[in-house]
Amino acid sequence: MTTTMIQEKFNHIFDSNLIEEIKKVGNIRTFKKDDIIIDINQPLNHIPLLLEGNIKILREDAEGNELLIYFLEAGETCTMSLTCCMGTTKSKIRAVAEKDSSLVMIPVLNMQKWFNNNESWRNFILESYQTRFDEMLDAIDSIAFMKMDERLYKYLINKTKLHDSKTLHIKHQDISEDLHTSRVVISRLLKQLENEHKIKLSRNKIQVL
Amino acid sequence: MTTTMIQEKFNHIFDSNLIEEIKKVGNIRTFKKDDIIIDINQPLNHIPLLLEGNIKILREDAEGNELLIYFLEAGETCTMSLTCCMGTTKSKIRAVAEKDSSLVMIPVLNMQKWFNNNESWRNFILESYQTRFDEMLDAIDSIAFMKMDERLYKYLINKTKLHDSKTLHIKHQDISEDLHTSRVVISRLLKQLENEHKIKLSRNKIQVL
DNA sequence: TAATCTATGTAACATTTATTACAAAGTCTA
DNA sequence: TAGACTTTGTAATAAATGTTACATAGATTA
Repeated sequence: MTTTMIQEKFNHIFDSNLIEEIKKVGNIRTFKKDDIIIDINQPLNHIPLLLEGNIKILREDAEGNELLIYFLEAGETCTMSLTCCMGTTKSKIRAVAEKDSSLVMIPVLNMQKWFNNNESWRNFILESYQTRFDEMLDAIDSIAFMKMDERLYKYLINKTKLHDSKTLHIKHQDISEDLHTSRVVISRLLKQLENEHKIKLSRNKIQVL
Repeated sequence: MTTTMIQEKFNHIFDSNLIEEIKKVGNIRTFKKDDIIIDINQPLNHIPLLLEGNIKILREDAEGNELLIYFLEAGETCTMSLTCCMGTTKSKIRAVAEKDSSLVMIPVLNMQKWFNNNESWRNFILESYQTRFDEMLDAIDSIAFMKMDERLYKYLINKTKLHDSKTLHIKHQDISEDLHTSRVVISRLLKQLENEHKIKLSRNKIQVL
């Protein structure tokens, strides 16, 4: 079951030799929703490839304030951990399972070898960087140019896509942490969105209309 | 003079064969302070390597609001243009000469070839991504977690390092554009910093104490 | 079902940042 | 040097966001 999933998710990305190598050295790990997959300052010696689920990537400052940067979907990798592994430094971000998720963990040594001798791996790395860069720019746009009400609505729309459902099971407190603001502000703006008939609120639930 | 500069800036980064190739295919271009080197939506088919000077990388939204993301220094490249070139898409950022600067422009085809057959180039690309990622995170931290007075002071300190001088020749209006706020806000906060004896203000000039 | 806990609603107020308007100081040029 | 222009200072006010405090509604458990 596990190796077939590697085949299925990555056969259009990696060549067949590489798929076999991944099956051989990759260590499959599963995480429950809200599990911390990678934490800040944690040394990294494996690259995670996401097989199933979603992962949210967060930044945290010295005072413990959080900010959501972007989400990872199946078939993607965390470029943050790439840079960390290459530089043998520690993680600068936190990765949390947004849903139950499964990952293949690739030891750094293999990843370095493949980077030098496998073109499909090199292209994957390059494309990952490209996607992540775009997402970082998007995150910067949001916090720099958008007001909180717009950010909130964008966040909700993004969540509906990610979970493939118009009904979100989420608390105002959680949203406020992702967007780095206070619960009161989020409750206020959500009520405003409800008055504009864009959403419908109930306890632990938001329906996007 | 031009090729010796390539040698000088890059001989500790690239192997000697690659240096020769860069000298052969690289096109040296010079820019005056405030020249636009790369503009938003401009298609890119060359990778710039910075020989001399400094470049500031800006993001701009649909309404024309700008935001400084980071600076490039000699020996660095703009990873934004890497991702653009690889994806044959258009530039998502603007690059402006912070000082008079000179660059070697590498045609995309060469860059792609080297990526597959030259390890020193591959490592350079990877390290560039790593540095840029860190700078993007730093930019996100600033706008998400810091208040404008802190961002302003950090900006000034950063400029003194970049220009290797405690005396900055800059207008309040320019600062406000880099930080995406208004001139009035910057004047107010600068005056506050002066009252705290952290800086000294005069027309077109700020001394960092 | 009563007591308790969790999540949300909302008012009142503080702070930060944005906007408008205008004065004054410094620089440049006819 | 007078007038024009650019840059900076600052007041008054508006808008957005943050904070504190408390009420109420819904869920859970003894």
